[in-house]
Amino acid sequence: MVYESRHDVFQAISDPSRRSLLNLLVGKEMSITGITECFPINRTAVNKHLHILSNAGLVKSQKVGRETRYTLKPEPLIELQNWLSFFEQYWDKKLLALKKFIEEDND
Amino acid sequence: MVYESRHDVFQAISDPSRRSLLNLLVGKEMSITGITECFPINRTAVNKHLHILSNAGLVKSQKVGRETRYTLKPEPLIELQNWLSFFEQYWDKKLLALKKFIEEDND
DNA sequence: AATTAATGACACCAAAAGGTGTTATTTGAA
DNA sequence: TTCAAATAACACCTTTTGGTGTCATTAATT
Repeated sequence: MVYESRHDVFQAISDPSRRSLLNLLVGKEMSITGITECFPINRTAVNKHLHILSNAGLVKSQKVGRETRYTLKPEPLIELQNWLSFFEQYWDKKLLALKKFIEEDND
Repeated sequence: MVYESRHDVFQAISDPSRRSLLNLLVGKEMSITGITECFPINRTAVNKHLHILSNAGLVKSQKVGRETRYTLKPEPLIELQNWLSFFEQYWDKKLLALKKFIEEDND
């Protein structure tokens, strides 16, 4: 394999092009050339992004004839959600405090 | 300013050292040297990470005497949560399907 | 069988990332 | 008023990133 690496989900979604790729593949199965037509970068670049997403488990590829079709696999994003949930309480605390303040202000 | 840039939240949290920094600053206010003692990298490197986090709005600095103290500002993570919520339905769909399958299996 | 479409696999490049160490400056303490 | 602590500001280095173009290979098509 060529584009092998240890990309995790955090690194995978850090690039805006890759986030767009994920959005594009929602509910659809698309070939590499099909995907490339939706972006301002060339096929090789798109392919690299797809491999990075694939390494992170965010997309899966399937060969259909001479095409390689990609589909979204959002499950690894759960790790991101778990990471977020730890911090959630902190901004929730603030929002709750704000809410409380507003409510008290209405008395 | 030196470490100026247009780092967004996605890019800011893509680095494991920076994620550790956020965890370290939860509920605490720490000086740069204090923070550096908790990491295997030197002060200059820590400072760069802090500036990147600061540019993303994830930390705030405050000068106290000759120290620069940093605190966590988790609010920008809301953007990440919003981004995630779009994809949430897709893995939820699968989990719900699995749940349904298990429940039907119990009949 | 010959041609074309869709990729895979490279080589190559400029810029950004993540580190290092050094020097200058500001501030608290002795 | 010296001296040491804390950090800002650089210069510098290596690896990774995100992109390009080219050539080879494999599968449809005519």
